[in-house]
Amino acid sequence: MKVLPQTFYWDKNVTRIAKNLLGKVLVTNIQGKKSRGIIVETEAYSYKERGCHAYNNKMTARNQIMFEKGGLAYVYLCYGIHHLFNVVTNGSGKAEAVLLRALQPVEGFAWMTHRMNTSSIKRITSGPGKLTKAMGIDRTFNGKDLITSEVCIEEGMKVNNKQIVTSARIGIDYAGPDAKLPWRFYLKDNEWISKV
DNA sequence: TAGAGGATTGAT
DNA sequence: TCAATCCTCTAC
Repeated sequence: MKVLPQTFYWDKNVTRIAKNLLGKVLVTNIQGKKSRGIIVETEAYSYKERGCHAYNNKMTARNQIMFEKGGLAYVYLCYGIHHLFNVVTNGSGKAEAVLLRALQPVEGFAWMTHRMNTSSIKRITSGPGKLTKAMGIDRTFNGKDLITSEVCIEEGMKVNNKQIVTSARIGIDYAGPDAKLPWRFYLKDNEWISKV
């Protein structure tokens, strides 16, 4: 399977990338343990709106990766417990990213169930905090590039617009009116998307 | 330097 | 409905 080129992430329209990522395949290869999952749910974030860590171009120690050129991983800890995995997009200085919220596992079931401490593969990657754990992603992945490192994204299945459902993003009520932006995208009728 | 809160999850 | 749990940011 072909790895997406860095130019894929340089699109200036972050919501278009969020949609384009649906059907693509997230791959981790950690100490020889290969895991792969089709991306079935994403959310877009931009410095232009309040839901984003880098709102108003505010750079901090945590979010500085978002200001880099597209094609890097932005991983951070949420609620002190969960690692969330984002893909940095756009050019340098334009802080935008796509959060991966759910995967459909296709390879590495044994590693995933082991990491999740369960025997069932069901709903094992249906949520942003769960998919990082199942794939073995943690904060040490912050800033890694998505072309040559242990984590990358490959071309996957074709998705047409009719299969894509759009909705408001989850868990950012504090963002005021921006919380209502239709920037969450997922595959219609897919059983692997996160619980709402 | 202390205090508040968060792009979540799973158990109660 | 709520606790877990700790890093990050803000205010003092």
